[in-house]
Amino acid sequence: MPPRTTRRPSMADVARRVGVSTQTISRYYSGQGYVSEETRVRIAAVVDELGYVPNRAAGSLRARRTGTIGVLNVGELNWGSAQILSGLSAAARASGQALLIAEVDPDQGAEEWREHARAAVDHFLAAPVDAIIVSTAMQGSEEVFAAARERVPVVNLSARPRSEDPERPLPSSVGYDATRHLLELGHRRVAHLVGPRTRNEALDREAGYLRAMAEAGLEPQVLEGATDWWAPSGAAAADRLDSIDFTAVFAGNDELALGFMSRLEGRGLRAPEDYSIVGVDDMPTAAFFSPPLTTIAIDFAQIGKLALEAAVQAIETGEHRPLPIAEQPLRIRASTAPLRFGQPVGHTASTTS
Amino acid sequence: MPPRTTRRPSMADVARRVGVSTQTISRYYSGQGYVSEETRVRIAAVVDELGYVPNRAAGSLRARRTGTIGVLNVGELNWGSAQILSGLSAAARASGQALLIAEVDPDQGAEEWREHARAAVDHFLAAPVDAIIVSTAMQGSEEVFAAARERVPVVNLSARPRSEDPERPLPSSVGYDATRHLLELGHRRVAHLVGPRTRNEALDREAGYLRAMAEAGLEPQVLEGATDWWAPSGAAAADRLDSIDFTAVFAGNDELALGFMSRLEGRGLRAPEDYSIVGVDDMPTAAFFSPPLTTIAIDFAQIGKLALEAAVQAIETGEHRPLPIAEQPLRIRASTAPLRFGQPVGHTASTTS
DNA sequence: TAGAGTGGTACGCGTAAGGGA
DNA sequence: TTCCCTTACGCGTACCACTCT
Repeated sequence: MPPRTTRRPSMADVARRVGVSTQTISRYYSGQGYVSEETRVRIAAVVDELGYVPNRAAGSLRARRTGTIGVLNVGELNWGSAQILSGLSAAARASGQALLIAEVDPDQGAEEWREHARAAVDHFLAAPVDAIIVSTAMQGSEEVFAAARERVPVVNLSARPRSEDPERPLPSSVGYDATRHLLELGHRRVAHLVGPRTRNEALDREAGYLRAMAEAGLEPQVLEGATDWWAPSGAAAADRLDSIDFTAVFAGNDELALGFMSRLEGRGLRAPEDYSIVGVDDMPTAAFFSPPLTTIAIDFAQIGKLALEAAVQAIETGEHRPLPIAEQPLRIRASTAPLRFGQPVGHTASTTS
Repeated sequence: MPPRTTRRPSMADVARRVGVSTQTISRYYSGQGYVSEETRVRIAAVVDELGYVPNRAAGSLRARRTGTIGVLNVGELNWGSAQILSGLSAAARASGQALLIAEVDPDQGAEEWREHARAAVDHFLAAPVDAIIVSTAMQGSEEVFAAARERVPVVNLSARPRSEDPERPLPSSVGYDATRHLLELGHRRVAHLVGPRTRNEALDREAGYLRAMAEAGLEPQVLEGATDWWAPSGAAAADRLDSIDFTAVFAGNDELALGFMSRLEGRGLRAPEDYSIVGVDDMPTAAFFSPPLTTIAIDFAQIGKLALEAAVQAIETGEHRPLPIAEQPLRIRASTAPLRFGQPVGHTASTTS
């Protein structure tokens, strides 16, 4: 049984009541062409009276544009991706676009996630949307989005900007900067708690770390074990350590750093007395950890804004320009301190194993 | 200059190529009516060959349904609302719905936010959507959504379930349970760090706290100052304390608890030795705070799932049934401990003022 | 002749309804 | 009952023609 019986008012209803043709109403909304001031006022009154709202679905049939952009979030909505979404939606509102969203979980088998991603993209194309924004660099993602790219512009937030010089692949200097900070504090045994290697961001940060260590002539020490970006992964990585052979750690993000710190505290080790640690993201809680976490702030909202503008640009001109990279300032807090002689971390074998 | 020239294949293109009418293709997709197995196979082949995807905008014109639901998020995307969104989108995928989202910031003046909310709703109605899901209980929100309600079902996530008995208004027992936990540990001077009073959730939790205190014959102590749900608000509330006259705190959510704990630590007070503290949400980081935070877990993903199902239900039958309330288990961690005699918190006047 | 202001018609892409074999 | 077709829409927009200053 259809719950709604009263038909929604159409443009024809408005036109009839005002005493003009639908064309005039259409021009009133589009801004293209002439409508006299007097007619505008009368239209506005009738629109208000009837509660008329133009039907975008109908309009998009004839016009080529739907005013809708699909956003595919790959992975759980953590602090960063939620912020990106906020940035996207603020920018979308500013430019009058609607946002269609879908989420897919990448951690459930390569074939599974590809299937879901394909379905989500088809959902977008069915809407239809004018462009698609995705945040992923999973294996095989290009294949998934290649088909969509023939229909609409696809903006990838995680696309690694390919530099011409393979030796210096990273305009994003997050990993490098974080490691440099620790080195400048005098630390020499600096480990890196690497994020999930399925994500480009994790690979970039690792590369930055390795570059900084190589430049300093130091042996890198990569701590494995994170399968996602969440705190339990950081805790698990800490649990895998038999001995602790570093005085400083650069963690792939704040969550990992938190989980890691928490487990080391269980072993009696606290930052910054016993070791220093840096995160990435500057999530709002990071400043209130115990100790407050030194981290690299990433302006996710700005990333979202830039991505949406790039999408609109691509829709309007067909031109794909690479996403600019925002500033990524280091926020120094209490979790990092200069290396002290006799710092207890060194070969403190834990009793865990 | 239009960037795309090649027209997207239409249902007519598929029909022509298969050698049937568009009706047959339509039936192939809708499942209504008969299409022979042989024809199905041929259609599938052509669909695959052309990369055809049905245009939902076109279909929704004649059919009354668009298969799209608008989701209006009020406030920043914190852990909880992001999880709700995840739950919504998972359920939406399961039922074949698309999700259109918008965000509005409620903390920018009543008139401002109402204006933005109205615009967002109009955006949804323009799409058009089959239903709208909102998460708000801001003052004046009913007025904003009343107009939309005449067009489509509106599901409000934060609508306070009105009990018949005004004496026991809260099926949601979060505030009550959290306070009871502290009382059962022997605490008598239990304070409540209240969340932003513009949100129903904050009011509900405060009411639960007040009820538990009244039942125990104890004087309530409400700590004001939180203007949002984030950690800095909790820190600000702690900074406003001249003297500390409690041995336990029930914080409106985990973020507030974290900010509060952080500032008290700055004054030399740590949980659970010096005071106990409970949060709400069980965000994934809460288990890794120092100390790990006792909190009430809220299944946000489940809330999202239920809301989407309620929306679909309302679309199909016009029936609005209230949202069921999920389990809200207490997760006991290290931030709460039994009241000890001589617990140092009592009249420890701080030197801040 | 140019520009303001408006209307007529065809069309975009599917679905509902109903008929025919 | 199975299978398919024809016709009439749904609601705006593109395109063009028209009038009047």
